[in-house]
Amino acid sequence: MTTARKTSRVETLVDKLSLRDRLSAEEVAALEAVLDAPKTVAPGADIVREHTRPMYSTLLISGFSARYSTLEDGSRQITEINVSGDFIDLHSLLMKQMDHGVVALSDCVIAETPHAALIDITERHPHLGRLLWLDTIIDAAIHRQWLVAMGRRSGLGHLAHLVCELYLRLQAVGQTGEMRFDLPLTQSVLGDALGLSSVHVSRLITEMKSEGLVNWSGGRIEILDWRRLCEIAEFDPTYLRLQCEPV
Amino acid sequence: MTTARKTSRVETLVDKLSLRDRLSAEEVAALEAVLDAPKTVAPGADIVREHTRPMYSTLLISGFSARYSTLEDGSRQITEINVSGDFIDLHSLLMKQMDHGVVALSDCVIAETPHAALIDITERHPHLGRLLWLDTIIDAAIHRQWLVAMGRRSGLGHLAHLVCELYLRLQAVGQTGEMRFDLPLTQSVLGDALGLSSVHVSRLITEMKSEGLVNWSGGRIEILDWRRLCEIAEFDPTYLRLQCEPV
DNA sequence: CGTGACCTTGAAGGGATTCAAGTGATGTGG
DNA sequence: CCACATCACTTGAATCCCTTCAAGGTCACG
Repeated sequence: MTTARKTSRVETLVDKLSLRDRLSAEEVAALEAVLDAPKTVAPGADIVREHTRPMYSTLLISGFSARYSTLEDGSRQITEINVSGDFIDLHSLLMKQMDHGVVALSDCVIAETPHAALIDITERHPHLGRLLWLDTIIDAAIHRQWLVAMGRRSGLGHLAHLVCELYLRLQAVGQTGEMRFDLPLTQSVLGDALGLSSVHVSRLITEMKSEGLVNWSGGRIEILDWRRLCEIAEFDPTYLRLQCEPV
Repeated sequence: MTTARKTSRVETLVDKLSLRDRLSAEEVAALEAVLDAPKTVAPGADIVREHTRPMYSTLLISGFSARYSTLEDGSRQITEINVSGDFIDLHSLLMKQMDHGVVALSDCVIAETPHAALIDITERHPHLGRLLWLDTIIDAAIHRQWLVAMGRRSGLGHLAHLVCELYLRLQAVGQTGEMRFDLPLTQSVLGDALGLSSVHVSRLITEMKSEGLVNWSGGRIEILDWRRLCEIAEFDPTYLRLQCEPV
């Protein structure tokens, strides 16, 4: 249901960028041209390690991954969940040194592209360069929403917000069904994303189900009451910039 | 002590960008050319309002401001504190619609620059465009550190991390003394930034002082034990990218 | 000198954590 | 084919960090 056959390595990325501004055939070809051959990564493996200095940026073609930081006591904070079509370490292009790691949360297919080729895109296709820039700006906007959720929302509101966000982001790349989507993440992973313990995530999911907001089992979520879910989350999708407008 | 006389509107910005990569005289001139005349903003006033669609991006020349989001119950979450030399709504250049607001936390001097002029910079000065891109990428890195602090650090560690971050960011633009800096923010504002109540911020500051980590009064902070402060915060400045390297 | 903004301190309460025990599904080797 | 291990999830009980509410103190300023 959720995974259509992809005919090209850049299809999900192009889907997502095209939601925001028209891409020319030339620009699509330029993107396609800089990508290396796809690789697969097993769940739990690092796609990009913390503190390294990659010479490539990596596109997530399918699967789920997460940016994370590890603390001295061994605890982990996930700072973003990545879905198909996300450029997962575009930051390293200009940051040079990774300030965080990226781990595969499911079976992932990725494709790398050398930094030099991306610099070349900003020189020869400034408009495409701005779309890549926009992609990193939206990452920052997602971070800000997570900060608001973590700092000021209730536990239930926080989890509801994450569900709303993932539904729309997956929808943008054609990975959702009718008010349902696959989310193959453990409650421990969700806890690391929400800044909560896995025990408490379990209780919150139980609460969401008993409130009739969702069905949620076996890594599959069905949203039963989108309106009330958005209310509880105070969800406003502006930050995902899902409108088409020239940049 | 902390505020040197600035000879040009872009001096703090150029200071900061130059820490990361060499700027040509031509690039500095291009930046200078796109800025409108400076304005002043009083503390508490919005510099950019939530949900608007600015046609300009704004440079903070001096003072402190904050990105924030407001919730339905009236509570507020600050997602970043801006200092001199920060481009405070570069995001709107490509996001179009503001997903957050920016408020002046002290007397501020700002200068606006039309979006069209910034687009022009990305076309005609791609290298300078990448430096502006890097600036927004560093914002995202700061957001991630705040997420880690909020989700997984202790209250004291979180506050200590903020103090470390602000010290280095202010140092980068020449706004610090010898292990001391001005931070004219109320404890209520700090609470909104840390996701805590002002009451608890008061207790944390008391604790930091009684531990001999800082002197902190009258909006002025003196760091007494930088090493231990960094330990408590698990502070690693990589994310601020304070090294010079071609982009 | 009165007023308001900010900070401090105390006491009570709540949301989330930790620890622990137990369930269920899956997989594996004897 | 079943005994056993593993992993994810659930549930309960005790605890803790932080919040809320409230009162009092300090300081700047009209």
